[in-house]
Amino acid sequence: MKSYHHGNLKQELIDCACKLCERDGYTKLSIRTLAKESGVSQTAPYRHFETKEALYASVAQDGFNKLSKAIHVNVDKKVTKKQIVDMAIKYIEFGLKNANTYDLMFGTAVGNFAEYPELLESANSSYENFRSSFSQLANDSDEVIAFKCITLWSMVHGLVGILRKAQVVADEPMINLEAGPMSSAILIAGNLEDHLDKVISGIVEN
Amino acid sequence: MKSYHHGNLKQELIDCACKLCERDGYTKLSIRTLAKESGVSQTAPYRHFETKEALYASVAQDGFNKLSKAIHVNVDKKVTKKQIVDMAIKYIEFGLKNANTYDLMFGTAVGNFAEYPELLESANSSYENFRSSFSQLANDSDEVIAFKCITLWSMVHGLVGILRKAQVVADEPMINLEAGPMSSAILIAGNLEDHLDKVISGIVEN
DNA sequence: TTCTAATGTAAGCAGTGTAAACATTAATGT
DNA sequence: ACATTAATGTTTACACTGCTTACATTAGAA
Repeated sequence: MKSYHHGNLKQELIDCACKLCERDGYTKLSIRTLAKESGVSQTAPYRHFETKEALYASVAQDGFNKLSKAIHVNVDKKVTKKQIVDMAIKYIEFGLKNANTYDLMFGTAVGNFAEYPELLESANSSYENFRSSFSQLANDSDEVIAFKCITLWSMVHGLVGILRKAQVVADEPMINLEAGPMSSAILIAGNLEDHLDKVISGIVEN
Repeated sequence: MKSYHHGNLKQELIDCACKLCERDGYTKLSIRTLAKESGVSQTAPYRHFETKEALYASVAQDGFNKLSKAIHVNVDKKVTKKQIVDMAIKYIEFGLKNANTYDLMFGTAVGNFAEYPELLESANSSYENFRSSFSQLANDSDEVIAFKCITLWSMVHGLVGILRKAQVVADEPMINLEAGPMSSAILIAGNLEDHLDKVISGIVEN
């Protein structure tokens, strides 16, 4: 016996949307199927999300929260360079393992984060995690640290994009990748560690 | 007096699609409006593009060709580091000035480049331009060069993504940006040059 | 000149985002 | 305890989409 009111529809919609977006890509997601999945009429979701973009924003926000967790590092003691390298690797793994969600977070699906304050906060918080850890390594002004940090973050962010395409773009992949995204992430990580170490050293020391 | 056959429909569709994609983003593009724009029935485009994705592939290909031109460098003499830095800056400017097209090229709109051989070739050719110029700077094995090159390309690719979001993500933008994407590109370029120089040095010399 | 392949059209299907009007219920103020 | 209101659900409908199928026209090869 189910009641007229669902009780927890919003969260269920988000959870379901997260799964479907990651499985099929956000372009394949339709509000109607989402509603059907939750056993609710096709316009019910509009009581919780004004537009489809707003739903995307929630999924993206969830993605940033998961990213924050994935790259989290204990800050009891002073952060070591190895920890930063680990962070970078974790970041890249996250991007490759959750490719579709990652797209939602950094693509154009959500045009303007400022329209979704909660998303904005989660996104900034992810970056802030990265920045505050990184800042313990370098001995610079906040400005310089911000710039170095962006350089580093850009690199790992870019690596995610390039490595993903690399599996697809080239006949002979540019890096020796295995078939699936997960296995390749592991394979890459093995090679990446040295390189990230070098590049991070370069960024920190300059 | 217009004839039954258009004569040059395919190219006109591509040109028009390029404009509309860049202006409104590829998600806003519909085959029907595209057909209307070319004064042709709504199903005519399907004689030239099996699916919408195939049309996207053509737009993306055009994007890669334009990118190749944008970052092109004269190779009469040995390439200098400054030229590589310039390349990186040109790349970033391209990504910021043509944000929507860039999305089409590196996002998920075209799932598998291998299904569109011409796109694949243009994409690989863009990368190859980058790689062959870069390779003249370092004195390494092909393998090492490939890896360094990916590191550098990833960084500029990542910078494009991050800088674009930076305009949108932060209340206080992470970098001091002006309003429009073009002006910010110029502003960033001024600051970026030094940093790219350092980072590129770091990559080359390690 | 005839035949065929390329290229166009018309009509229609199944699916989409979302708006508007209405139904039910939970929460709230007296 | 009860009336009122706000939140949350449903029904119906509109304009639009990608794409299929069946048919029309025409350019170019045999």
